[in-house]
Amino acid sequence: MDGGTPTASIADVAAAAGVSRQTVSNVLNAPHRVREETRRRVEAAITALGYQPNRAAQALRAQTSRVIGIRIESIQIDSLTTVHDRFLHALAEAVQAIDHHLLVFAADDPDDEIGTYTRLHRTGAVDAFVLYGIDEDDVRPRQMLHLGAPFATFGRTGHDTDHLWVDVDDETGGAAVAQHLVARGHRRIGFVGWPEGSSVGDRRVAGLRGVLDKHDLLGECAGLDLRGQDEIANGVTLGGILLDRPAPPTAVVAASDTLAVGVVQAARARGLVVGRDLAVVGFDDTPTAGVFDLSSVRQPIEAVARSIVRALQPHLPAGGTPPQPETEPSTSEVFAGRLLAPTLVVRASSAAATPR
Amino acid sequence: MDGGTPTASIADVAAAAGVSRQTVSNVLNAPHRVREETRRRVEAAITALGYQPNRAAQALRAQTSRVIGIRIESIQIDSLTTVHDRFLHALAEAVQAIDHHLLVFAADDPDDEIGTYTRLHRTGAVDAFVLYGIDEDDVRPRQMLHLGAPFATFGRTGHDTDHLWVDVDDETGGAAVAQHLVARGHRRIGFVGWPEGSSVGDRRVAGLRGVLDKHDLLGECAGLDLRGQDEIANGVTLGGILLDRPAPPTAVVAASDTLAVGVVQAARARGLVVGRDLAVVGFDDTPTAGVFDLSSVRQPIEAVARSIVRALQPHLPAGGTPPQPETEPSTSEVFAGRLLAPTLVVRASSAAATPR
DNA sequence: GATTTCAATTTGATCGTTCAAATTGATAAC
DNA sequence: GTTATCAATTTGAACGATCAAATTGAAATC
Repeated sequence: MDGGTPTASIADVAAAAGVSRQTVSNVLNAPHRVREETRRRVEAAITALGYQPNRAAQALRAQTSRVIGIRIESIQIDSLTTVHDRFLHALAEAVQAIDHHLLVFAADDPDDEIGTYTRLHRTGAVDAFVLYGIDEDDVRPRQMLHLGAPFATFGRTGHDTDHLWVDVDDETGGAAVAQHLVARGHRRIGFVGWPEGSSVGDRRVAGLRGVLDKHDLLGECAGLDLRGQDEIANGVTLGGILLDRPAPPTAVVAASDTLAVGVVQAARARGLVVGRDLAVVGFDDTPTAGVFDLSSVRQPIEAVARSIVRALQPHLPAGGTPPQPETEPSTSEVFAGRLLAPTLVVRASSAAATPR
Repeated sequence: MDGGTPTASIADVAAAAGVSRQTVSNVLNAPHRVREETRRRVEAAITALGYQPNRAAQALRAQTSRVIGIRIESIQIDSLTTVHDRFLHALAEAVQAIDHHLLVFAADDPDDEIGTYTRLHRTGAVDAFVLYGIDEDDVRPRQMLHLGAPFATFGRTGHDTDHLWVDVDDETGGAAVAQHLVARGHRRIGFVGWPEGSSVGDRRVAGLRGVLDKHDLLGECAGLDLRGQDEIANGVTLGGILLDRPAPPTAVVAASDTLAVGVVQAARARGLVVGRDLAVVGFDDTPTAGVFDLSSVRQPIEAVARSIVRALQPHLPAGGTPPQPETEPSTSEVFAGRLLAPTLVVRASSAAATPR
């Protein structure tokens, strides 16, 4: 099991095709320099030997590992786990599309974190980093700028935005939910969210309230905004409080699917049918949302991953790679940061308002 | 942002310390060959320049990348997401402990999967692989053996076990749950599990039934074994069916926390208090289990990760690394495969049996 | 026919590290 | 005083790829 097929080197291919190393290299990297007939002969030898250029040799010569690094955390907030998973997978795909590899590493000790970035960069193991879970007053972007390694973040801080970042426009997401509910006739719209201070949560409410304000509904919705940690149990409690009000909301927006599921339970416990007596909308479109037939705001995680890689690309040492063909709206503009709009996935839980 | 601190090479250190390249190398790799005073001088230069040996150069020279590869999947079963996450993180840590890196890659097309393994191995990017989610009749271990790259699996097939594998002893887990419940006076113990054919699920029931049989309870528990896909909704439905029986179980074991949560909901909907009127036990000890105060069988994921790395170590090209000091029970025995016992985390949901 | 031109191909050198062999310099042995 | 012994250190070579410069050979120019 240990041995395996001895890997062919460029010299083996050259010998097999009766040419020199450099000609083989040219066939792969500058085919126009090689005569048609020679090219075919070399290509045949490459196929026959199953030759693949050695990554370490390329890295040493080109002074670039073609590796992107990302730190993974040990414990995530329950509802974010699925976002994290999708992101990691999407990032792996995006990175592979430009012939790079994705290296993950653990660095739980906060002191260790920046040290690990430094080490990975200094040893040439990693060309650039992706950071996620950036919040309002995160110090890491600044530290990274000081380190000098190229990096991009999923999420942005409140202040310094002089680095590459991509984020989901949570405000737009919140607004979309509000518009959807208002269009369906809801006027008393409640909110069950996270405690203030989480930038993501705060933006979601902001978007929501913006639309409510536009429709002059803030008055009617006053006092219908409750907060708690991201746990199902809190959704049950807070949702229950809202529903027990003298004038309960006809729709409840939750900052996460986790909280939304709790609200659904609270409604059921009161004999209400979600999607008929009460509209509930969550965020993140987790698998759970599908199971509960819950309308939810889906993050464009895959697009975020691609966008991050695209932002990073001009800063990678391996500049030679041709910029991948654009599938999404052209962004030839200079890149500082970029917001991607989420999409509201409408399911049965967000029906029209019916008087109770 | 692109430049960064120019990384020092061994030649820079040598020049700074007034010695040759090789002496610097010796200070790091064979200190006994170097005179005390020289060693100190070189070490000072290393610190001053922040020198870190270049990974690509080492890889090229030693013909080993010191990288372990693992494929990540796009969509996981909800309840397994958290196990997957824990495993990835634990693996990253275990791998770092032996001075290796962890490379993740996506390969969703099944044809592509083995091709990707081959490519990563042939290019020298990855020394060895870790595969997980192996089930009964998985063909991948056989394919990997043919590939020739060292690998170890989390999970085992039914047949060929002539490769390195580590698995959780799910049968023991099921048995532990049964023993716990029987000890607390339960006699009618129901089971809500996955459809037959999933090796993990089947082993969990097997362990359970073994203990029930030993206590002559199989008769009393007849017909209390229901199956469905791993969704909360199925837990609700199946749990409901069990609780509506003329002689309902006093305890329900679920194959996952997801199903267990469904059972809890079904119980509550019937006015039963879980932990008093009904005992419920799940599997995997997800964050959800904690929130619901649910007893659950915790997988020793971190131990699995360490064990996998330890199994892999003698097969890694970088054989020079000293075998890490053993924290767990010594396993100097020859390694074919290894089962690790899970632990039952007892919470409020699994109280003693009370007559209804 | 000698010289220029140019495409096709080869040789030399390098990236940073480490193994193997060679060199240096001191002390011990005879 | 020459030689053997040995520790400490240095030089040479190699891992595999690719850039830059050199070489080859044939066709075009005068």
